Amino acid sequence: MIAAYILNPERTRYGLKDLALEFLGRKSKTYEELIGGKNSGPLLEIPENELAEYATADSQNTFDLYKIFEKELEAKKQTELFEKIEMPLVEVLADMELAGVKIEARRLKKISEELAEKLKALEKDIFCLAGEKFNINSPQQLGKILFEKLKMPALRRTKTGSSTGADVLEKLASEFEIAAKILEYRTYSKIKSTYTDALPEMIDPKTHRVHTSFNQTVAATGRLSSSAPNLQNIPARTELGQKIREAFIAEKNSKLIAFDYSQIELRILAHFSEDKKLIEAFKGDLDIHAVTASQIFKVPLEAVTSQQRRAAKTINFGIIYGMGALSLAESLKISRTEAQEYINKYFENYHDVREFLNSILEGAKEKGYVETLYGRRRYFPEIAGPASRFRSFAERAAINAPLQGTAADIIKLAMVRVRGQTPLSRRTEVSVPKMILQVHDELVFEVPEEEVSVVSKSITKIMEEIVELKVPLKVSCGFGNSWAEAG
DNA sequence: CACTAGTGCAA
DNA sequence: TATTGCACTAGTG
Repeated sequence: MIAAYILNPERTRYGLKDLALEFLGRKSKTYEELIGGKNSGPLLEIPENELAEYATADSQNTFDLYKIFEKELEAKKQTELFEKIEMPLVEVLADMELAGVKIEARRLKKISEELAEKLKALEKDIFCLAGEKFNINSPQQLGKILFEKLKMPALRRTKTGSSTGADVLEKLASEFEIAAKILEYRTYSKIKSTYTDALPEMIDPKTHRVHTSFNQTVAATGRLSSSAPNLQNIPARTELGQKIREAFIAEKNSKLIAFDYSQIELRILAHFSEDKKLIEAFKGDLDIHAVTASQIFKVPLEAVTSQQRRAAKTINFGIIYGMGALSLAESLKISRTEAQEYINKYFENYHDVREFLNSILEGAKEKGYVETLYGRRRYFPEIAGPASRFRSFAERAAINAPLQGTAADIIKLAMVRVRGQTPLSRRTEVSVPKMILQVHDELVFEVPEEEVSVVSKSITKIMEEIVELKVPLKVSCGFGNSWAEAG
């Protein structure tokens, strides 16, 4: 499974099982029927006389695949990634899933009740402004009210009608009270349905904790993903979000410690591009967004305003995503011309970044793939094709993949290193800090409170020294009784 | 029940 | 026409 993922991390075009079959040269039916396709239930439901057959087929197929993948991995220089990162990570993830995270259900339920009241009041206001009752959660019904009945201007279309997305409603909010109310309604409704209502339901009655799945073979860039429940998208930015995170707590006499790679993708950009100015900024441990702002706006570092810094921050992130002038203009609420000027100034200053991005695209067109620091590949067959829409999309993803993917490589390696090479049999003899969550550039641990200081130092060191780049890696950490305090 | 569309949360 | 994910609700078949 993991070898198949490394050899072809695209999830959108075809499933891993089909890919495995392709390598195996067997018909889908045989494999699906024997080791379980869509209709495969729990092992116990398989008739006893067939169990041996299933087990044999599964083992045989796995072994056959291994022999094929071994050569394939070697040919594509993926052996180190496979053996040093992804395979050892399997156990780390298993431990994390089994450990789970403690959640204070009562706290979430209380928030839920408060939200229910706010929603009720907002619903009343919205119906009053609309002049009728309807389902606010239905974009279709809402669109009819806003854009047909109330004749508000439709600013964006979807496949099926007029968009009621937050970006549209924000533009209408100052003129139309109902738009502002709906935005507020959506915020609360989202938090209530996805977090305060759903999470308490997911608490395992046996462990009294929530056990997510960390999916290792899903993301095309090499990142992990999390599901059932997704613990990688717990609110963080708003005050209400912090309240949700206050419900993620440590056991009695323990604390949560959160370790966060600071600006890891921009540091990787600095490393790959070897841009002198970017490297200097990170070597000096400067505020990278402020530095970028001072360069773009040609003001001294100390004179950068918060607005300028915010704009520079958007540009810095935009670069990582291959953003164009139009979307920069949109998110900064400035003209396209002005946005283009910012981008031009950015590249005038970070000259080597432009060269690097161009070289990524050249390489992708020539070889058909891009690579991370550890050689993880992502293929872009459409990048040399004629369809400009697909090509542009591929170009942006090709710029992003080495940066996002290298960050994934690095944190995965750090996770393996933290876990150490302890054999399973010695697991209970050795004190290993309990890793409970990974959120792309962040690791969360639960440790006895007397160990907080020691563990903070040792894990920060491991994470910062896991690889030596042309710029230092910086890790910030915090601890507390809840994820809100630690983060 | 399976699936899609729209929407919105995270890094 | 800014990357990568997952989940919720509505709506369709």
